[in-house]
Amino acid sequence: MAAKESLKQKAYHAIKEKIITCEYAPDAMLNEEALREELHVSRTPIRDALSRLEQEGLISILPKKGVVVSGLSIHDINLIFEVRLLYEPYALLHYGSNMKDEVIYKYFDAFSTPVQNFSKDEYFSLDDTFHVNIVETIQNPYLLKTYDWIHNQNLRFRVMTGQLVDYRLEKTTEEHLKIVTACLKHDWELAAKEMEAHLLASKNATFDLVLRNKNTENQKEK
Amino acid sequence: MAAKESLKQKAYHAIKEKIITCEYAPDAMLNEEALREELHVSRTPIRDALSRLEQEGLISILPKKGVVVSGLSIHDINLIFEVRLLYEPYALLHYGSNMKDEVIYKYFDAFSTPVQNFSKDEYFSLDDTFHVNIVETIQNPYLLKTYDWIHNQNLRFRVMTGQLVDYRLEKTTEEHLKIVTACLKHDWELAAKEMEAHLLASKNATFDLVLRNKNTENQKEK
DNA sequence: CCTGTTTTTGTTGTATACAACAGTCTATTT
DNA sequence: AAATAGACTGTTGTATACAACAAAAACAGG
Repeated sequence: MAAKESLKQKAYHAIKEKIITCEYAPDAMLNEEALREELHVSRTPIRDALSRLEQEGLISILPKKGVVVSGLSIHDINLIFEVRLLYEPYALLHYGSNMKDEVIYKYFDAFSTPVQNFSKDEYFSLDDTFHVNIVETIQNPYLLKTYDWIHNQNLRFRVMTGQLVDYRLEKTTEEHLKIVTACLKHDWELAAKEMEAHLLASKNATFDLVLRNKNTENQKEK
Repeated sequence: MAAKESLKQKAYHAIKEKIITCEYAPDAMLNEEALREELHVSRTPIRDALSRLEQEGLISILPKKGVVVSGLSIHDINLIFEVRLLYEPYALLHYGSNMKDEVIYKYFDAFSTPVQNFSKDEYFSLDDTFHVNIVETIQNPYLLKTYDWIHNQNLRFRVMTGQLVDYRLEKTTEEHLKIVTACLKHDWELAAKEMEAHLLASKNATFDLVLRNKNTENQKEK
């Protein structure tokens, strides 16, 4: 499968992966030459990949200066959650009925299990696929593309902050369970409402985490 | 200003313009060589531009085969208006208060004038900037980027169909006036509701136009 | 020591040559 | 005449050389 990928696709996925995992940290400078050596391809596929990543907002290309990985600021949290708050309740309200009951049951079971039964990675990916599954019911490629971008940005925030702490796992599970329960009843208005509440709580928690993170960074500098 | 544009930006804007005006028609095949000669630049800026246009959904690049301008189907109308129906009422509801009263007055005056006083181009651009102004109050770059895409697609539909007919101009003006009146009262809920009604009507009209267009095409073939 | 200028270095922008591949057409064989 | 193999054509993918520019560094003059 990966063998049939063109070099520009390989370069795109490789660089994107490293940005999302923060191996290339926010505000870090990249340059084509270094990437070229790292990936063992010529500049052309690298440039294709960078141009695409710039479109997606993960990097900025500064002509004649270099490439910089997009920073993550408090303001970005607002932007990300504005999109999520707009899309995710909308998906439940209008397309919730497209979800298969078996899928809903799967999540009901998962969120009924004590969080201790999951490794941190498992729990993150469970959380992730839950929200993605809901949004993907929309099927509109324009909306899904936007969601994919902010999803990537959200992952970067997680790597930067949440990786460390197992903060709010119980609360998150409770809120997810409320959403799933509403879905089981096919009460999509309630599900959308619960989703909104969950996202608002999650947004505040992200704010807290980022601020706390900033503080510890400042302490390190002293 | 245009002098400082890089060649890849010039190529991007030039090709995009020609796609939107349907000089490069939907489903038409392009190729880098022809574009290269037409714009008098080398393949590199062309490729940059094409890659970006592909991201925006205006073209598809088929490896080793060619470049095809994205088609416009009935289904695309649904996709476009789904985004508009989600964003435009949202903008009024949450950010209407960001609009300056003088701007609202400007549109009030414009939509109070008989449509006969405008040329068709003037009226189209008035309609356009009205909706764009409303959506731009959102300020969220993720949402604005998505809107820009569907806006371009919408323009293509207009060129294909509406260019010919002055259909629904009075109705459109009436509906716009209702929206603007609600804005003047700072009743954003009402404004959002009127916008929703306007978009639904506009969507149906677009369907009609496209279907009518299809029929006349079929007649021509006979 | 400071300041203004020149040179150098590093970066992306652009042009172009070649490779790889898909599809078509032709010639050859049966 | 039909079928098949093979060359041919046209397309994008990839590599690389050179140009243009901006910023930093070195240097000379005061």
